[in-house]
Amino acid sequence: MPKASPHSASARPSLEDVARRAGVSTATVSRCLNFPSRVREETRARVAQAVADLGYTPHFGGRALASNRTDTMGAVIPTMDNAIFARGIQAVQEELATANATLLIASSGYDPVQEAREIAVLLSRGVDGLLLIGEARPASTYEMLIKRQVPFVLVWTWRADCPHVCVGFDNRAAARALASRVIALGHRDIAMIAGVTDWNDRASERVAGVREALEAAGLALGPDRLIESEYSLHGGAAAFEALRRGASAPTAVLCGNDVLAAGALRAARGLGLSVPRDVSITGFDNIDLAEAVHPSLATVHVPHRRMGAAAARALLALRDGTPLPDDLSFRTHIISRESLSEWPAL
Amino acid sequence: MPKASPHSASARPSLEDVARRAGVSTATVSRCLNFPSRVREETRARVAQAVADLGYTPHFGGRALASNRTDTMGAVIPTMDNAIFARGIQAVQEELATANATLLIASSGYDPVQEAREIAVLLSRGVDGLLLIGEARPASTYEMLIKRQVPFVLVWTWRADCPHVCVGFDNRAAARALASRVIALGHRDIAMIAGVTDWNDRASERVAGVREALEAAGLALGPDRLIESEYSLHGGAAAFEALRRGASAPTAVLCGNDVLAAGALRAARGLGLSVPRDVSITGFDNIDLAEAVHPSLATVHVPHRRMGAAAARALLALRDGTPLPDDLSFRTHIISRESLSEWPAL
DNA sequence: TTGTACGCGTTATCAG
DNA sequence: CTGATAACGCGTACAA
Repeated sequence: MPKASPHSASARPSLEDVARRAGVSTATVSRCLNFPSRVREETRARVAQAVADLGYTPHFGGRALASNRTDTMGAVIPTMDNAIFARGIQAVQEELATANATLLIASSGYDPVQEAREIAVLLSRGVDGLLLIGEARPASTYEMLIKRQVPFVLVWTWRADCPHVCVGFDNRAAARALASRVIALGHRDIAMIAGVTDWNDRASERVAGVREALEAAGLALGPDRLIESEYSLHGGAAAFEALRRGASAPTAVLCGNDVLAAGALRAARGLGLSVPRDVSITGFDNIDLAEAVHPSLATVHVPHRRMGAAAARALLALRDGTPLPDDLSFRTHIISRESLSEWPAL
Repeated sequence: MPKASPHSASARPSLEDVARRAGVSTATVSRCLNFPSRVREETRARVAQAVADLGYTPHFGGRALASNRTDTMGAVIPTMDNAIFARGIQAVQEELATANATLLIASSGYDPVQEAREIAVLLSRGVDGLLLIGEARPASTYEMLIKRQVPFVLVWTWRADCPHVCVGFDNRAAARALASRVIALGHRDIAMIAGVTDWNDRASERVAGVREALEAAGLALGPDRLIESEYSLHGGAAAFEALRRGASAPTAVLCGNDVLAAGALRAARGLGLSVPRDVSITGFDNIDLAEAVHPSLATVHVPHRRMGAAAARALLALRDGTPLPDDLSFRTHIISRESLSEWPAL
């Protein structure tokens, strides 16, 4: 007889408990919580008191079932282990909070299969919308999302003819600009330590951008000048060492992100090289790390926080059917720091 | 007429839709999903097919309501902006996943009031248990948790007589050991750049540990030798500069974590000081950053990932009423690196 | 092995 | 302004 326990002080209190205590119906309590204005001042106070006494918190499942809404958005990010996403996601959370929405975070470990699994989990939790990183994923994922009519936005990437809503910047153009700068400084033998490009459009677009800039200058990114590595300090270091093992050595090494660049920097020091005198090194993203290392890293500044906030707003707009904000594409800019200089060095 | 739409291909399919399509009852479908062994092979296949066709995902709210269980744990961490928590939480997630549980993450920004709010949110989402960082928080929070009978564990902290379940290490002892090492190297004027100790027992315990070691050696941590700072590169740099402004300067600066230490390192370079010749600097946590900077940071190694995994197991044990694992307290150890040397330097 | 029927906590409709 | 009451999707006794 479940209904029989009238005073179980320990269990989670329900709407009905509150109603009983306040001497009103459950409907009134519900209204008090959702539309306070539609309840008489005095009743409202009585209910508020009962809520406080009992420490009542609405049951999320019940609410979701009845209202078919969760005020929750989901995000699947490659990893939390990177300041980029950590910072951007924090901004997403803050922006959503202003609209009384919550963010559920899952990570995929850069694996599209795992990502699909996490998306399914989030959907079964009834998220009102989804925030995904980048554009590269199986078509089946997109089909499912569209069939289900789940609002979603793609972040950290942007191109004019992307068929989906995306909020971010043009990775290719940014990388091209950086490479052009390096070329303009006199470098002719340029190498790249890229992130793993498989199912990662940010990584592959950055490679493409570098390649374009080189070719526009009559140079090329030979196969022995391009190494892919997971985004880790150690990976960056190992890749740098591999690049130096050849007969000739590049005078500039462009890295797919700041973490790789910091690893390369460390490896350079280990090999007794002076940066930038012997070799220039650049990063990408402009996380704190870029300024913490010595020499400080020349890199590409990306407005992670503003992007995250904009993505959140776009997602809410999609959900509410209101017009999309127009600040979906962001500009990056090159940050000149110690690790990059002209070649040959003075 | 909600029930009237028999073939709404777009909306979210329900158990009933699946049942209809497979020509069985909803109970059978439910069993297929939860106890496959109790269903005949052939029926199971038909149901599986229907599930696949419809792209069915169980409705979380409905399930939570019916089973009063969510297979979800909640965690409130101070910030995602720190590799410590990012890494530890990732381990928590992985460990929970092996038990088919999910983790909901919220952040408090080091604010106990915000933390209480986030806890309420997580509870209303029906989490089966809670993972909290450190021990310092209002008594009211603990009272509520206990009254509600919510299983919870405290992580990143540990002391023998903690009244709650905690998984971590003795911050005070670790800091004491590090300070003792510094003293043994000959340093006599030692300063500390601590994290903000207000409502942060890890930060204050680390200060206490340093103080104890100094006093045991007949030294003291004068008020002008202790600065609190938020955990940021910039804060560490500013604090270091402040420490150097006095008439005399400390020969060793112990920092509350690696980020502060990296900031101090940068400030030292800015002031034209050589580390460790002019001043030694130490960190705490041993995150990647400690090895990325130059000189590399002497620090205290903390097994974040193992701690996270252990915390997850403890939480599951609490929920299931099984005996707690006994690997709740972890040992740290000092990592000697370039930034720390004897005094006076050779 | 399978089906029927009820209840979980909430919202929303409708009547008072 | 307030109260009854019918959904919402799922799990699970219980019956068949």
